Amino acid sequence: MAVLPTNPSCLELTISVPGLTSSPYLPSSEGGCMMRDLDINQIPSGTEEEWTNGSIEDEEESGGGGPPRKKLRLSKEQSRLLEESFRQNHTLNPKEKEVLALHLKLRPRQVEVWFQNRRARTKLKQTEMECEYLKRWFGSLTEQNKRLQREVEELRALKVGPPTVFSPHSCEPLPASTLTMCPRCERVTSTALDKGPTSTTTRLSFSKAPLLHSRQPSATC
DNA sequence: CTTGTCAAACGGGAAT
DNA sequence: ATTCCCGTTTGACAAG
Repeated sequence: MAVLPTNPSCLELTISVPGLTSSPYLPSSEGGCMMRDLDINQIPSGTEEEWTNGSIEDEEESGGGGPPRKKLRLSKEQSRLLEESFRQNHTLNPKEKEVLALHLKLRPRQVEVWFQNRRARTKLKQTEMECEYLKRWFGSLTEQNKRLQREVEELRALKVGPPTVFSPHSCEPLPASTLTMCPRCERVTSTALDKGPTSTTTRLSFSKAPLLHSRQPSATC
């Protein structure tokens, strides 16, 4: 998981744009709260953004019943700089947003949206990777499960005769005729009158054997 | 031309 | 009140 920097407010953006001095300037709108009211499709003056559809004049003429939004394609340089600052910090405070927007000749809202979408892409990528990892894990667990099932079958096949079971109380072998298999938990159960004061659970006399316990009246465990 | 993919942008709700 | 996140819409573009 990517760990985001904990204090984005400390971030000092050090982006150098050819033709621009790096940034002691900051416009007075420090709150940065008017940006929400800006028309995101309004072109800032002197912009060199690449608008792929129509022109500014087209947009202005089409006003009235909700003009169709026009879509900006960011230039390679803009994308590169945005990526660069994203690498430094996945979130921007209003000041950084303002500075970056000025550098890129975009509106702060556009920078904000770009970062939101970029975070979403990152998260999606991570989710996909986690999904792949879980798939592989599931596959290996399935394999392991199959192997264990086969092992159980092999061990069951080894049980050619009834096992020798010892009473936990008398330590004497129990008669094989008194043993049955519990259908629910698949454990060997004794029907002998091996009444002890406590549990009658003991070990069978072969390895990897199920637990023995006295049969309950309900024949379940 | 149709279809699929990518990314910008939108709108609403949650968090602070 | 503002910002962020999330789901969705929309436009551009490429491939078939």
